[in-house]
This record gives sequence, structure tokens and C-alpha cells, in this order.
Amino acid sequence: MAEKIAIDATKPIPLDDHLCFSLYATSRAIQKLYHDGLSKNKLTYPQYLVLVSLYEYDHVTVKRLGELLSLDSGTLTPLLKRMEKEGLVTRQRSKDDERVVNVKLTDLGTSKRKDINELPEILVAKSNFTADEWNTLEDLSKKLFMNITK
Amino acid sequence: MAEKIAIDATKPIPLDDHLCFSLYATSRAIQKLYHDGLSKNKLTYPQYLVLVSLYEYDHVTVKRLGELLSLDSGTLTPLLKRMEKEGLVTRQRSKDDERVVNVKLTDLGTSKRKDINELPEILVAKSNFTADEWNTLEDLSKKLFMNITK
DNA sequence: AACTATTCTATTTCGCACAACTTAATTTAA
DNA sequence: TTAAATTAAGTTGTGCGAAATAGAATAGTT
Repeated sequence: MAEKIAIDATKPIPLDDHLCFSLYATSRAIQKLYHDGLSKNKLTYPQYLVLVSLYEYDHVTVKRLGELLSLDSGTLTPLLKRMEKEGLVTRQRSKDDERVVNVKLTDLGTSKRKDINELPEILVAKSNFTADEWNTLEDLSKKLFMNITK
Repeated sequence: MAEKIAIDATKPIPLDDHLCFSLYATSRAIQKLYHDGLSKNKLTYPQYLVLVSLYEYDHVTVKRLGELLSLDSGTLTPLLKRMEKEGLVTRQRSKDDERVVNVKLTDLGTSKRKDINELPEILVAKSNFTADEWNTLEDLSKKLFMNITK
């Protein structure tokens, strides 16, 4: 029988006991960790995630990108316009369905793959995690995401 | 002997293999989960974290708040001004050291404690996690934060 | 006391995030 | 086949979040 998760809401709950805060702070810390490697390539963190997505899928629609990154068009449209301006991607309205905009890598965008792919190594090194710790954290984080978004 | 964490940077790394993304997406999903409960009280997520901090410490300086939440004054100053405007906190420059600004709860701010403290229950319920899963995720997230920020 | 360095807050600028809304294209169904 | 509903992207407004800078107050040194 699994133990219940106990939170006593009648007393002040220390910040340190908030799982939400731990994940929030850690996520931001990782973005800071990547900052130098990203700004060297004139990239922001969400722009980096767009490139990662495009290396995986070659071309995607704005809608698909939104599903992949759980970001909406209000975030993606201006972000992609900035990336287009930097010459990293192209945005083209689909001939089949004019509502759809296809996003593709340019040669410049493609050329950054090697640099980009080295960023996770920084986290691996700094984390000082065992493979088991790493995988457990990843699995639990994904499981939590699934459970609260489904 | 612990297994190494293996990342092959020569091939595209699926978005799904990025621990950074999993934590980033999960953190944002939690903020969305809290959104209704927060906006009911006219609060944003970081403002909620400020209140949590104040329930724990009663009064804090801007600097201390920045350390607690790992946020800088560029974020905190306007945020606290908005909270002051809403009547949730007071901001007062210290007599001892005029550089320091003390932040304290008002009665209104204090009165929100019960409502505020119920938010984590929403996450507990939605997570469907065992106490063991919950604690493991919290511990590993904190450990990762410590290792990459120290 | 004057000089220097440090500490702390505030300001500015830019780029997300997200909600709510608008516009335009496509699909559906009456 | 045209009116209604749906879908995709874009727009607007607000609030973070980070970096860089400025500026005032304090502490430390000579």
C-alpha cells in the first residue's frame, strides 16, 4: 500500500517543500547553464528547442511545433519571425491549405546542429548524476507532465 | 560502478530525450494547473511564490527574496510594486540601511494564506503519484539544481 | 577625511509565455 | 450551396525573466 502524500495546509508550507518551485527553479537554472552556448549562436532557449525539433522532423507546421513544445501561436509566430530574420528558418504558407505555415531549416540553421547538440553534454557533466538518477528524473518529470496535462 | 549517461551528439537528438525540455514543459504545465486558483485571487505564479516566502519568513528584503526565488531585482521590483498596488504587501526602505527595502504582508496578503496553501493539493491530486515518486522527483530536482548552480 | 570597493535597489531593453481576440481559410452539414 | 462551425495563424496586452547599467548608501583603507 503506497503512502499518501502529506501536506498540512493549515500551517505555512516552506518554499522548499513546493515541488512546483523546485521544478521551476531547476528549469530556469538549466536555461542559464545553456545561456553562453546559446548566445554564442545568437539563440534563445526556446529558439534552441525549435531547432532541436527541426533537426528531428526536418519540416513542421506552426501548429505541430506548438504541439511538440506546448507553445501557442502567440509565442511561436513572433519567435519564428525572429528566427527567419536571423536566417535560421523559412516560413512558407502551404499551397494545399493556406491556413497552414510550414517551417523549414535553412543551411545556416542546419549548420548549427553540431554546436547545438553539444549543449546537453554540459548538463550531463554539471549534473554529476548517475545514469540511474538521470533516467529516474526524466521519467518522473515526463510522467508528471502526462498526468497533469491529460 | 555507475553507468555513464550516453548522448550521441553526432545524430539528431529527439526532443523527447532532452531532460531540460521535460523539466521546462512540466514546470509550465504546473503553472497552468495553478492558473485558475491564482487568477481567482488576482495572483500570478511568481507573485504566489512571493506570498509563500512571506508566509514562511514574515518579512524579507528584496535581496533575500531574490536569493530565495533566484530572481533578480529586474523581475522583483516591478512585481512587488504590482503586489503593493493590489494591497498584498508593503515596501519600506530600511532606516538602518537606506539601500535595503523590506517587504511585508498586509492583512489582505495574510488573509489569502488558506486559499494559497490549497494549491499544492491540486498538484498532488492530479499527479497521481505515490509518496515515493513525489519525494524522489523532488529530491532529484533539488539535487540537480544544487549541482548546476553551485 | 578622502578614496576605494562593495552592496543593494532600481531602471532599461529584449524576448518569451499566455490569455483573449481577430482574421482568413477550410470543412460540415442543412 | 451557402450558412455555420471549425481550424490555423496572427495580433494585442500584460507580466515575467535575464542581462546590463546606473546610482545611492555603506563599509573598509589609508
